Amino acid sequence: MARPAGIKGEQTRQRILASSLALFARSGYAAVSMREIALDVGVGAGALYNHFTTKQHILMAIMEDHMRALLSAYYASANACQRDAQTQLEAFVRFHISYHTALPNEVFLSYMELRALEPENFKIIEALRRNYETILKDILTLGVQQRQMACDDIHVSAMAILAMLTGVTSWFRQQGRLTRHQIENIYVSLVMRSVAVPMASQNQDQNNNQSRKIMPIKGKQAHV
Amino acid sequence: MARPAGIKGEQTRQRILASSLALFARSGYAAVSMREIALDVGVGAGALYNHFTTKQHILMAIMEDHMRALLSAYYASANACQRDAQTQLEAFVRFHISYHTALPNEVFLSYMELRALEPENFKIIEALRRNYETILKDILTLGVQQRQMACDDIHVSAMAILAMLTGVTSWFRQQGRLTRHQIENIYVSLVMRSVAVPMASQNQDQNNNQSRKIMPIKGKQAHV
Amino acid sequence: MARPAGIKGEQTRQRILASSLALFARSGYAAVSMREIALDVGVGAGALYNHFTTKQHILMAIMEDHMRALLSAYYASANACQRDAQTQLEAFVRFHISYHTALPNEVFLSYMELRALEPENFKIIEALRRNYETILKDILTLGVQQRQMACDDIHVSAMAILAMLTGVTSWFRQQGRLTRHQIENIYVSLVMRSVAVPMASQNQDQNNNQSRKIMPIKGKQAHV
Amino acid sequence: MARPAGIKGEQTRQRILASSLALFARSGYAAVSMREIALDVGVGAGALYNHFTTKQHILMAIMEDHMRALLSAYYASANACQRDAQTQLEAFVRFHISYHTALPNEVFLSYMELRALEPENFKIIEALRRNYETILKDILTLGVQQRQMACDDIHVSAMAILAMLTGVTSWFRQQGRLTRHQIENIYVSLVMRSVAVPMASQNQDQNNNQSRKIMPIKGKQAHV
DNA sequence: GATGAATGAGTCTTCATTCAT
DNA sequence: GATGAATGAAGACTCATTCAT
Repeated sequence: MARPAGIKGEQTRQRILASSLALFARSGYAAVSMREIALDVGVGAGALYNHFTTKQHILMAIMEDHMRALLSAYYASANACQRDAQTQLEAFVRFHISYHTALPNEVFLSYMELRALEPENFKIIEALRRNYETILKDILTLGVQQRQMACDDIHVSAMAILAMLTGVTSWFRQQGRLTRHQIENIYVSLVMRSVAVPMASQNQDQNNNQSRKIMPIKGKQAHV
Repeated sequence: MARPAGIKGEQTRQRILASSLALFARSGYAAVSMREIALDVGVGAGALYNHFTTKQHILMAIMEDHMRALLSAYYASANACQRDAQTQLEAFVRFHISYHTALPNEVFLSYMELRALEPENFKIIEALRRNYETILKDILTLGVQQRQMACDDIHVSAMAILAMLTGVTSWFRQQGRLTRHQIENIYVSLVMRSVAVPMASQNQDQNNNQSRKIMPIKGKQAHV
Repeated sequence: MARPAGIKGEQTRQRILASSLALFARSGYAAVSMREIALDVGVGAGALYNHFTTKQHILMAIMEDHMRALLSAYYASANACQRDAQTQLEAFVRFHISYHTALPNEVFLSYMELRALEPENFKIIEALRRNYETILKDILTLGVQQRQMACDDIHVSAMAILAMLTGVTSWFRQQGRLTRHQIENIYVSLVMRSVAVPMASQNQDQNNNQSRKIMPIKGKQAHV
Repeated sequence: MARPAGIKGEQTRQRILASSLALFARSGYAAVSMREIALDVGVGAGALYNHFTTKQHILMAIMEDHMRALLSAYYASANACQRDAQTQLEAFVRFHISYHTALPNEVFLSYMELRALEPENFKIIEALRRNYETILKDILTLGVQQRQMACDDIHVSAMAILAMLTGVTSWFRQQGRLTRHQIENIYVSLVMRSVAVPMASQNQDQNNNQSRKIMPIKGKQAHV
């Protein structure tokens, strides 16, 4: 009678988050009712308010958890501490694809329902999102400095690459034709080439190891 | 005798579509009420039903109009009848960016609110969407046949490129730092490189004019 | 160009009445919309208001027309001028059944939608209805005076008989098992017997032909 | 510990049924709004939906409850186990009048709003209604077998008698000129006579074929 | 911590009716 | 006499949220 106080509550809280995530991702925040969530959790509608003060609060919890987890995961990944810009970029692409295909609902929601956030909450999530974008921008900046990459516009390129990478979640299916790893390779290839230094400018000093990793094609990544 | 019967009706219909588009794009289909639309149009809520039988019907009209207009516009563009795959691809990128930045709301809505469509309507829009995707896939396929492009997986590449290109609408602002033309150039560069044939395989038969145009390589990225 | 003014209008008016009658009878006054009526008539909704100022007005027109026609038809029927109460009653039964099965919608509506009438209109229709009920009451009164009928309570008996007779419209179908004439016969029989003079009280002055006809049951009417 | 959970809910449910019954009976199902019901119950309109999923559902609950209660009450009444057809018929008439004048709203509603039932619900109520009609038909059939009654057509007679009996609710008022018991007597008399065996044919026996089947009265059906 | 009944504003949609054309 | 677009109130029903139990 005494013990598991708080335990059950936490479990319910997690179930609410899980159900809400799935429902919000499927139908959109505005189109999901508290009753639907409660039904999915297997609880009365009123019970939700023991754990979240507001529907908005549920959304915010999901998004903030996701963004913080994403950043933590990136920094936790060994990849993050590479020196070389190309290595970093490949690692970033692999990390992004892998993380996003593993948690497609969280990702989708965090892109789609920004507009459903109240201004205050929006600011918070936006800041976290910018932190993540900055990671890529920094890689590109470094790559350009290192003359490993060519980039017409760091910001635009970063946005374009992120859109491309994130887009994978909109069609990726766990049981699809391609494995997650194959997809990673394809995207690595697409991205690396998209910021590749045109031949002329890299001629001597780039025929080395990494290039073999990322390049699906031949050995001579002249185009990288 | 010259009675404007039907004129006023058509005007209202167009105003409903315009208001709905803006509101749906800003807040999402589910979050916009018929009253809001009516208010924006400057009409009583009931009057909407003289022109559309259903809220869903408004959404469908917007999406279908957009998809059909998009396809028509592409086929109408001189670009569509190019022979050369690289020329076609560049034309496609420019067309896509230009069209999508010109009509960001339509584009955004047609991506975002697919889930708000009733199954029957979803099928129709999906079919139109696939038509458009096929255009790009055909270009890539041709490019690979012509040995002008390298593509690990046509489908994935097409989806990735489209996601990248369409993503532009999520941050592009008319009055932003870059002109639409500059952005086009950046994306052309990103896309062309992302499917570029690695050096070795093109060195003999591809060192000609076009390659210089499309290829980011060398120093002559005039178009970038 | 000049002539048929008023002709077309009258036709439309009649079509409105006919459609309304059918729809009101099927679904009830409150459940039928002006648009439904207009659709059935084949006219825009607004056009109805050229002929009737109000939905209520349509209902009233139908009911009043019906009640007046009913009374006219009864008085016009030769039957109404019989002297003999039994003959009159039989005639009344036949008239009622025949008229009511011929116009089931009018009858049904005039019973069912009394409550839909605004007070003023209700009074008018009620008065007409009472006129009709009075016909039957007068016959029963005469029959009792003439010692051809036995009636515990004229009013109650009249209401009971009318309910019975009118009830036929609720199940009668033109193509049913029984012809209208057969049904008339059955009801004549039921009604005549229901007000028949019990044997004992008529044996002196009533032992004539008719009495035998109407008399049901011996002396065992303890319960009567 | 003795927590009255569910008590309040059940009370509200009953109040909704009672209010709806009164309002539907007075104005008709289609003419009564959920708001009116809620107002009468003394509750917000939304609260109705905690107890009934639909307006139709309220109507159905009233009707089904009524029909089942009617059947139960009949079978529960001692009258139902009489052997003698005449006794049964009298008992049936008294039961019907008594039950129907006691619950005029339920009865009225169950007759009037059949058309407001959705097809599925209609079937259910119709079946229950037929059960009840069958009771009377069985009595008449037995009466004819026992040569206590004469009936031209069992079905038509049963419908006619039920219409007559039920009609009482349309004019009966608790405080009227006649007591319920007096009315019962009048109707018993009317009904018993309406199916009485004609005198002549019952002392000797019916000396011709048709007369037994269809023709009530002797040979002299001049009036038939 | 959970329930279930309640609220009051809000949902999409339909209503009877009006009126310029 | 008819149309079709409009109105404003009302329709059934759902919403996020509250609170006594």
